[in-house]
Amino acid sequence: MGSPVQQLALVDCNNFYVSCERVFRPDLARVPMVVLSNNDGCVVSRSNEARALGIKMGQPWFECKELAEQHSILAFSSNYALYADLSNRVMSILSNFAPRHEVYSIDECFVDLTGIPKLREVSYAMRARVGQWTGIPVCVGIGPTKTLAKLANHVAKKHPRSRGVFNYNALTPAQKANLLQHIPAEEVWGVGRKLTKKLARHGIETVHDLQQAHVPTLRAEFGVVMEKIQRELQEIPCIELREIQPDRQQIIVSRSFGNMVTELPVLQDALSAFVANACAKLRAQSSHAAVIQVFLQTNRFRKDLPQYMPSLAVPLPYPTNDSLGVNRWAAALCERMFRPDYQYKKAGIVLCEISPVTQRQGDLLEPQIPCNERLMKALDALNQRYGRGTVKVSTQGAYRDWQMRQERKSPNYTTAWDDVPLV
DNA sequence: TCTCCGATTAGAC
DNA sequence: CTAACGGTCTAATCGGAGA
Repeated sequence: MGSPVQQLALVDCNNFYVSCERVFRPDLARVPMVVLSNNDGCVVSRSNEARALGIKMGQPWFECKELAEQHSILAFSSNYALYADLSNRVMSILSNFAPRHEVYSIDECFVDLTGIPKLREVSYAMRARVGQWTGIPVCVGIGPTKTLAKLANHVAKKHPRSRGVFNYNALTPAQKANLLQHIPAEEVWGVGRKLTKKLARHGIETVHDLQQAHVPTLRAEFGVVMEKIQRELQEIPCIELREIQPDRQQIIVSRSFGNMVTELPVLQDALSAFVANACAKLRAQSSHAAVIQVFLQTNRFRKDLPQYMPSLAVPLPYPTNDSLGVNRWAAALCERMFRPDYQYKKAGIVLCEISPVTQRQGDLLEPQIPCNERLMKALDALNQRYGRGTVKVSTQGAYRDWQMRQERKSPNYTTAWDDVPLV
């Protein structure tokens, strides 16, 4: 006896970061615009108008400058506080439509509508309510598996006639086959650039080709990942809905610098900020880490400059989430690797071997672990209450030297009173 | 020859 | 200031070390 077909909806925000910027600037509704990555480096979100003008996703901004000037394309630095806040509102609204849902990313949510009557009406209602309450436009794709829900969402986005909602489950077998024959395999979730090429070499060009491909060959040539993808395309669920997302196994904090850095204290200052950030994430999930890794990088795009990309990891004496304690190790590792005569462009820290604090193992040799638990608690409370960066580990004024470029940032409309314009 | 583990690859967003 | 190219995360796979 087979289980009933899932009615799984994928709700995906349209051009999410651009849409967030437009919520507070309705005058930009039809203006070609983009949002840039950290350090104002690459395009990470484009309006439809910018896309139509040929701006590519992930393109370095300096490469777009000429085109941007010709067509008056507006660029914004990314404002993650704003995007996170709007994302939370969108997810909160969606969660009221069905008990089972998974927040998949900052702009996507799977909603299980199985057994919910009036699927069509509910789908359009989700779209309408999110639009009315947040100003963010979304599209809804429905399918029997996550992979097909994603594909349905792609169809909803691409065809204006769908009015933002597409239900794969409502198609006849002939309609399904016809649809999949007209979608390139690269649109499938999990099929990226490399796999697209490799699939093409095997004569697999469309989603339909992939769905119908010879199973043992596909398995042998592409491994279990592609096998799962194929089964999902055959309407056999292989990727489960994850309602509660597991704790992170690894926490990385790294940044490219606004300017090249040549001095050890400046690197250490940057790393102390990264450590503070990483440990706050660790504490937020009530975990501690047993290993810290630090890495430094010169600018890999500057072929004219000497390159140096060292990385060093050490086990911490005991698992911890104490910013001050971890910071001492970061500074030491940095000093070990630091060499003058290089221009550093990026640095970062990795916390690994993460486990819940409840699993701390009693150590007979070290019964009294020195750590600043109460200090960290107070620090987290202040930063949560008054905004990230309210309290931080002391810097010696090196801060300005490494801070990323953010020359086009919009105000923090939703999270900082000081930034709200008084009309 | 088998197993383990770190490094590498691929992908998502 | 006149060059400039993100950040985080997971899972699978690979390849060498050691049992």
